[in-house]
Amino acid sequence: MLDRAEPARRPWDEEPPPAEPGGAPGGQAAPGEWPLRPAAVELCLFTVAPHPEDARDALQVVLVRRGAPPFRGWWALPGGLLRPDESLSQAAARELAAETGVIGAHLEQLASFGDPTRDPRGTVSVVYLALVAAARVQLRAAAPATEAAWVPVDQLTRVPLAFDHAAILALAVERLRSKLKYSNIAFELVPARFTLRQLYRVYLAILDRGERQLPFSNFVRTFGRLAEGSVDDGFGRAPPLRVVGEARADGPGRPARLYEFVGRPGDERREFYRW
Amino acid sequence: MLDRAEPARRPWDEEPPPAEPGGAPGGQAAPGEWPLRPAAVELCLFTVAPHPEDARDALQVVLVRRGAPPFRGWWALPGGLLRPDESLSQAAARELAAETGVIGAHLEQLASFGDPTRDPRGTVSVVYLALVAAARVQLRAAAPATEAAWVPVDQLTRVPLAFDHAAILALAVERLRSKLKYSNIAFELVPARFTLRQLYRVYLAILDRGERQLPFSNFVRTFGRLAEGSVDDGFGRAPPLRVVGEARADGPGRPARLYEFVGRPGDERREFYRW
DNA sequence: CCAAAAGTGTTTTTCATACACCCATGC
DNA sequence: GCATGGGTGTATGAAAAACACTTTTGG
Repeated sequence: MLDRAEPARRPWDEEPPPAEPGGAPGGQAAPGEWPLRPAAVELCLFTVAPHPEDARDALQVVLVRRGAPPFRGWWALPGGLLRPDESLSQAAARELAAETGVIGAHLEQLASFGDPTRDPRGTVSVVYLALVAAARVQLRAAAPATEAAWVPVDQLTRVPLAFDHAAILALAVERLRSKLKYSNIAFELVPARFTLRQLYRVYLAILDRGERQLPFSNFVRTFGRLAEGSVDDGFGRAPPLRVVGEARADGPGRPARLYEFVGRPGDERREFYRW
Repeated sequence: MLDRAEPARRPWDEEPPPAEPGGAPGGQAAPGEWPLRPAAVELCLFTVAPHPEDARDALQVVLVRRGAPPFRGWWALPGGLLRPDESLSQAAARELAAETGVIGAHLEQLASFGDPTRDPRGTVSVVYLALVAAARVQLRAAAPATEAAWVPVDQLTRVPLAFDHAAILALAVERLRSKLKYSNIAFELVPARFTLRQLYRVYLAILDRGERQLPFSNFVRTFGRLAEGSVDDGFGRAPPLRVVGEARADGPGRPARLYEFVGRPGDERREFYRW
């Protein structure tokens, strides 16, 4: 079996299978032999906002305090058990709204965690990476009963986290950093209309770099080019950025152009930046 | 709550939480209100091997025939329910060995699927991407009771698949293609000692390209460079490839060098190839 | 005028691509 | 010899990086 030398078995030349099972009988959940491992979702919700202690911007994540055992009173990622009638992304959005009040954040699946020692109840957690612009967070006034807080990722080592959430967060931060290189993910962390300086700050905060390592002038050129090209270039794609006006100057210095992201969030950029 | 203007709440300045719950009481699995959604693992095991009809190599995937409802008699991805005492990757390795006899394949998590309509039992599937060199498959003689077959991915549209497995496979193929660009994943699909021509064939098969679109001579230069550099360059990493000899000529033409991959499979390449 | 922020010009370097060409083997 | 497959040399063009410099605002 599976020996490549055996007489060829060709599923693609067979006749179609017997019948379509819709809600066919006989398929119950219970395996009988072992207890089931329940599925849950958890969220790593990030934003980039002024650091509470430093002067610069910082990547921050939402933590909630657990109100029930295990790990009662500990800080943890928001999340909860998956319900019978919802998809994973629906559950993620529901838990995010319920525990933090944030609605409409960008959501994408990060990974799943199912080590049997991670949770005494044997839970398998599907973890979502969520991103929201800092400006949008203030608007949410719908406060649930949960205690929630933003924590800069450089302070995470000082906060004991429940379950394996410290490891999950480490992976989330790593993924976020690497996706900056080849995806449009950063546009989820700035307001709908933004200056290139704002976008630049997001890159600096997430990559934890100084202005020296990533000169602003080159950054502007690179991202400014994303607004060039015709709206329909016939073969490729339309430019993902559009100039929509000028920001008013709120201090000294020349006012910046305002941009709008008009590409699809899931799209990967063909370009690859080494930073 | 979560308003950034509220009086600062600083989890990282708090005293540590009360006590560590090891196997603390009170944490049982039952939520009481809804039935649990069980967790399972499924596998997309790929190899690159001669196409059964064409002359060229082809990317192929393992399918198994389901012996129980739902979808009894249909072709499906190998997989099964997660057991209480195992991690996700252990379950993936166990199911792979049980259903296909393949041991020691490269395993990495692909994504999880939990749409409530995907399975009448409400299963949430954590799907693994698995890769194995074709030369290693023949060696497995431990044949289980399951019926299994290799199917070239270009024939998948002709095979009706159980559940949402067609969508899962589409994602897996897309991920495999995109990871070729920036990861060391292709080395999992060639023998331990390989020629650059063998590696080249893997790239052509997965990307579904001809020799024109990706000239062999440039491929050789690019990957040959991966074997250059000192073993310890002090700051960066050691070269991920090493020349280990010459292949004997089994036909006309100059014999090729044999290479060995000595990097870590999970490592991402700093280089980014556009093909 | 000066400082600060936004953005451009210009050069250098790096690197992917293309393709001509040479090398080593079997027949 | 000639065909076949393995590899290198070299030119070209597109950007990424480095950095000087101009533009536009507030004080």
